[in-house]
Amino acid sequence: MTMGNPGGRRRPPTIHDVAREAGVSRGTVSRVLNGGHYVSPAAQEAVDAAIRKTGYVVNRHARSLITGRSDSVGFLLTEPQERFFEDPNFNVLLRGCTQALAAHDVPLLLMLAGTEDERRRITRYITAGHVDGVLLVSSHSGDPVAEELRAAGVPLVACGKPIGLGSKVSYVAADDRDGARDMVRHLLSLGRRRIGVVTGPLDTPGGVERLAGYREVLAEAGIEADERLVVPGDYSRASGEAGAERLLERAPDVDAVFVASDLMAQGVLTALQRAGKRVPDDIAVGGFDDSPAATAATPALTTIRQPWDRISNEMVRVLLAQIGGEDPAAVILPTELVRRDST
Amino acid sequence: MTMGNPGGRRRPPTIHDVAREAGVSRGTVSRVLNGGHYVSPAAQEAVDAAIRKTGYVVNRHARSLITGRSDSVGFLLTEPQERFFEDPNFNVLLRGCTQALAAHDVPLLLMLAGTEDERRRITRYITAGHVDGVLLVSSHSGDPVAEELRAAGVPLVACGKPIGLGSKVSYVAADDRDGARDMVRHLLSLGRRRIGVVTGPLDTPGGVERLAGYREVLAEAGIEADERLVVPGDYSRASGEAGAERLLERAPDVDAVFVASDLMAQGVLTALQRAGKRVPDDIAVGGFDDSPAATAATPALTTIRQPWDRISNEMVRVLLAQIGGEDPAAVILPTELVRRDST
DNA sequence: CATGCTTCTGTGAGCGTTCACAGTAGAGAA
DNA sequence: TTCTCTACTGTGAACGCTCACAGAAGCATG
Repeated sequence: MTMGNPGGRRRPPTIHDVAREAGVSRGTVSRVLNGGHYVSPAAQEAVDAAIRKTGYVVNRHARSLITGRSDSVGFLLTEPQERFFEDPNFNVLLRGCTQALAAHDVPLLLMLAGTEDERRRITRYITAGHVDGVLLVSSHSGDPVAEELRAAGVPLVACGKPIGLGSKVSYVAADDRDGARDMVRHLLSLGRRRIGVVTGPLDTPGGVERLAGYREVLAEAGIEADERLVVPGDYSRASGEAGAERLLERAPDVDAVFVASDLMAQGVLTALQRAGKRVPDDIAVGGFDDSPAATAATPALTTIRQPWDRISNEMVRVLLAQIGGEDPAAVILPTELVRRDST
Repeated sequence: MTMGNPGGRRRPPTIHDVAREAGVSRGTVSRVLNGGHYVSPAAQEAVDAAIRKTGYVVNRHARSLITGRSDSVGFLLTEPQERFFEDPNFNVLLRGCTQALAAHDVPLLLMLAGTEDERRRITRYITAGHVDGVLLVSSHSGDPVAEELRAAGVPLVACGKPIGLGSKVSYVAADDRDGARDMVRHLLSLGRRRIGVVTGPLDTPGGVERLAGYREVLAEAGIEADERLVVPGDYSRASGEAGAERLLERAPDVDAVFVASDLMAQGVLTALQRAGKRVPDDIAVGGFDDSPAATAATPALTTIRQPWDRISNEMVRVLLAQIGGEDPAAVILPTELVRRDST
């Protein structure tokens, strides 16, 4: 007769229970659990059956205590949380990483380092070995947390090429420069010649690269650079709106704009509409990101799709490899032009 | 001479090292770590100093192994991930929960139960005790994961009143009905009498309650219910657009619309603009959520703000209380009318 | 002086797992 | 036969912590 444990949760079965049930030793069960080398088919089968019967699930705490690994990784977001949390790409990335990790049975711990206090706590938590590695989202340069983690030898994979960190840190990024090139070439192919740009923040690699791609293509097309056509933005909708106004004021003959993010492009569209410009007839507008904002905009935005699903998969792959002892690696993934109604 | 551990991460200090450094026993250090009862001021101080000096951080795995607690909680999203991941409120909620938990030094594990496979793995993971409790986001009715967790006695707090689960599960929700009442009263106060509604999905409590609030206020104002003014939606932008078209078709004299979400309200605005209706002159539009979509819309949306920061705080508070042995609780928080340009 | 109570401290056991090691059995080679 | 090698299995010792318990010291009370 089973007594159970009325009023509380039952004590879960241990490796010991499984061993007894299967008629083998703890060691054999453990071997089955960890890859099954040096176990006889008979034992293998008996243990499998016993696990199913008892509903055994390994106690990760006990395992971690002895292996020194935690078999979990952190997803760390430092600094300007608002920007990221409002960015739909961030969602896709977070979801992709979570799922890719889940496929490897690795839990993801979400860590937000907003305040100085949180920063300190998280750094201690990580360097104390409570996670085996970190997926890092922190576009801005010279991140002290990232630097500290790198110095402590914590496996680290950044999303986007990190500025300021040594070359020893892994990262996965879309090919921003090439994406920008594609877009500007596309605008050129439509016959546009006075092509403006609203840049991203220039303390981020993405911002820098996208601007560089723009400049490259114009140069290779033999079009003289005109700095009046270059206005700065910070990826926010508001800065797109302001940028477009400034652009129209400085270069009224502009016939196309490459905007370094879809969110900014939404702002650009608003400003152009207010100024009485028709899109794409008077001015063609190209975005970057292929975020939901791109399809929601009117007209729907032509944009550059970043392969976020592949980015998250690669981040996880590289991180797990690094945890497994491999060297840091940089992965750059191709982008894709998505043509809609704004060009 | 310190040998260190060249080529690898150093073994972190243990409670033993701290004890030796402070000249006390492990037990005393442990007591200091866990609240400091029954420790002399002198010992307290010595241990504190030793912790600072050695940089000691407790090994949570070892602790969990013996206490049976994991001192972490899961943030579980079941089912229609797209809907939530595109919902800005979800971000705010996730962030709020993460930060509230961080304040208690409790890590958050992000769990996405999309596929059947993931569902099973997550359920096992949780019931095996790898988290102490679960923050649940799953508006739809009859969630099998939630039911299983509840049956297993896992502390659980849902966001929004769950349908289908017994009354034994805690939840935190905004007062949807009262918010809807406020909005409709506001529209009445502007002199509108032909007030339509685009509802949320009616298999969710939020959808049901918001509609109920609408009906209540009209009834108490002595306005006869007109079912032509009620059109269904599913919180998506597209359904707002379709809903507005349908509404105009069925009741051309409509002079206000209460839309059960801002995202849908954006769609409504688009459709109204296309139909040549001026907002708010011809038709006033009220949203719900106060999401970024509300300020981004033109005209900016009058809407009902849900106190997401308080909701996440309360969810965490209730969950931790429940983990600590308290009974399940329901918390309902007041909403707030935010007036902008669409009414 | 004995007794009790409170406050504080150290000690040993044990949480559930992995790992190193020792040991067994059977096959094949000398 | 005897030895070696391979394939497999069991055992004790950790991992770092908490918890129960025993005991010491100080102080008031009988």
